[in-house]
Amino acid sequence: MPELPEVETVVRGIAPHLKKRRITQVELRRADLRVPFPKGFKERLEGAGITGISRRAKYILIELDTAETLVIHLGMSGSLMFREAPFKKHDHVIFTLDNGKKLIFHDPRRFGLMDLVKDTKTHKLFAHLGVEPLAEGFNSVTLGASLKTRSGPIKTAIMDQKVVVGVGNIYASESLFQAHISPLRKANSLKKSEISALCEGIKNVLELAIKSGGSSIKDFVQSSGKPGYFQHSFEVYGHTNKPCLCAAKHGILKITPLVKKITQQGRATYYCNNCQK
DNA sequence: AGATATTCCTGGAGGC
DNA sequence: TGCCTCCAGGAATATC
Repeated sequence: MPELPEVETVVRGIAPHLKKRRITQVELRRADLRVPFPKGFKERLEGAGITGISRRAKYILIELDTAETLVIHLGMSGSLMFREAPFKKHDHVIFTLDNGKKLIFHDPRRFGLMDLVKDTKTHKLFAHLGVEPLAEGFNSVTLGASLKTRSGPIKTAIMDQKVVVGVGNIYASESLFQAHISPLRKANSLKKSEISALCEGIKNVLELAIKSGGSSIKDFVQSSGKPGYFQHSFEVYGHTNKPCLCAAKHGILKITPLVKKITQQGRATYYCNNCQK
């Protein structure tokens, strides 16, 4: 479910409520998510003080005073919310804080995961991750270098967390639309100017989405329980067979360009073959 | 090595 | 109403 803007929205939503609190109780309502919980998960967390909350790629990082970091990935359908009992179906983990508040991890599809790690730089989940798209290190030079060796489609490349983190299926289509680049282009065929445009497209789309509290298609909710509203700003995602925005920009055309839906790597891609080349 | 297909899981939507 | 198939914000793994 959540891509970078949604995870960032969750982090911003829960951070003020977690800051300087202590975890007093952890209830695991099943033995695993996508993977088993690490050994001693509950015991290692209970009593730990929270010293920081941040995000790396699509992972939520909760730093503890035990020299460990609680890592949470929301997968496709995960959410974190402060709620009270009664618990619902798919409420898999309940963290109780020293002020009595309960942070509930809810994840119907169970593609999420949790781990406790000593060093998030070298840990297996993080070692291969590429650059953060909203950090200094992401620019047309670094993106160009990663794309140089890739002959697969550009859409697949920007969704690869080794190239740039946080861009998922929605924002890949939206960024390419912004940059006027076809998702079918071979990644290593992009010109310098196109790589720059793609960089800007990715940054703009992600930043705007964060400002909107993320996108809610099916079940994404912020930690407040409210949906995000960036889905109303989608320009191609989900717009199958609707007129592309370029129709208006370029005046009356003989044939109105329509947004196409295709499949790449088993995932839906939306684009306009009139304005994306 | 790099590209592509498959897999994990549940629920909602749409077809018949 | 019910049953069936397909599809969904991710990403590791297997296969070519």
